[in-house]
Amino acid sequence: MKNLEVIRRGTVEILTEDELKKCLRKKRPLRVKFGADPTVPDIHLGHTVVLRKLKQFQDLGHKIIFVIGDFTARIGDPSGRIETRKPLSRKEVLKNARTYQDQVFKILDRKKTKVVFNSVWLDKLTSSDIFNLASKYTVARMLERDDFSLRYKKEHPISIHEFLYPLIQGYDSIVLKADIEIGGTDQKFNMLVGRVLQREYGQKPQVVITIPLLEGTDGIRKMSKTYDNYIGISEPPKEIFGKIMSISDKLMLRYWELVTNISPAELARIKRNLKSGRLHPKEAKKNLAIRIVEMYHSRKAAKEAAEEFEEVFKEKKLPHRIPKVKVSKKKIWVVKLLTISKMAKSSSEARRLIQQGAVTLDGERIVDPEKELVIREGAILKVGKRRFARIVKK
RNA sequence: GGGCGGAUACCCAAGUGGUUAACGGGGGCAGACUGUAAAUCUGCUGGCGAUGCCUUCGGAGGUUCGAAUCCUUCUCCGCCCA
Repeated sequence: MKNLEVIRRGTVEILTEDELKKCLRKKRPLRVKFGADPTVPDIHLGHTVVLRKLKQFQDLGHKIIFVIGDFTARIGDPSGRIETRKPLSRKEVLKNARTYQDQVFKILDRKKTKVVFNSVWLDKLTSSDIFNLASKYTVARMLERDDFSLRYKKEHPISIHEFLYPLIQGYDSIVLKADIEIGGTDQKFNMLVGRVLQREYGQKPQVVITIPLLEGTDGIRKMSKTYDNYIGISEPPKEIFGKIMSISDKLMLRYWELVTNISPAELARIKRNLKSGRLHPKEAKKNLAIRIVEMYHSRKAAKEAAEEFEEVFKEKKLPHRIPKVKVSKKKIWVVKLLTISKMAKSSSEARRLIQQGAVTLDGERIVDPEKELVIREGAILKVGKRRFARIVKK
């Protein structure tokens, strides 16, 4: 079955594949559930892995139910975390939810997506509903979840409400009568709880599909805003391009596989060429960066970003746009200049940067932290490899 | 309700009266080397127009010439027994 092949590609697990096959035989569009807690406002490349899988389902004629976990975000999902997550206010959640939707439809087909907020039904649950739901699962089974057992063993706190989270997520599946639920591997446990609960409530259990988690730019931890290792799809082309170029060669292949839509054959070709030396890793990475910028901006933007990158880092030219710093006096103390231009957080940091040889003015290295600079209109201040400022007289 | 243990910088973690702005590791930043890759090496990683001063080891008080370290008290957290 060809559809099955498409679905299987890039997934980690399908539970169970037999059930999926049966589902696909049905003569109706399947209800594919995906839930996201709007805890951060930006969608990054990590999110796109699963979103692109959802898009494939849409292309096959199925219906995506995009659950915005406005209720659950207020509880705080503990998945994959070592600590309790702090709950968000209603206002924050709604704001995030809005920007979320704008970005999600850069990938998903709006017409084939149903967006729902889980507070609609969860706010209506009564205490007895919740007790009833809680009675369907046991503590021992809850503790099977890796992060819970880990925290338990390490004598770290686990709040009771955190146990409720998987149940609530499962309840969403019941309300939505999900045929399939897709999520990252970190969601496996929660999605499986959904199966158990659906069965308890007399429904056919959803098929669970897990998608690999994309590593962040550090190549180690999963991409996440909290680790500051993410590449947001709404970031400027230049930023996306630069961040892609800074990832490791090993990680690059992972990105090729998970965030672009190249075929397995093409991927194999890239790997082959890299191995034989026919393709320089830097070139491959540049192609990757171009491709990704194209996806979320435009071909033109991608081309420009690539050109600028070459100019700045290879030919040591200046970036096209440089933030300006206004200076009113004729002379200014270097440390002061660094702090007012926000290139250093404090004057102590500014001094450190100067002493480390990170600061240049018009290409001339400044090593004396006491130096008084004579200001020239349009002079270029550079800190480190990539921070620039143009000095302008007031 | 009873018992035990704990709170140190971004994170982990040492330090139990005085070379302590506080060992070490992670992370981060900078420099060298490069392909803004990896690996490696080096330095830095509280603030202040600074060879000095100010603030910091959960909060508040106290003892002392001197406290992250001792005492009192408060707050918070974990585990065990019931």
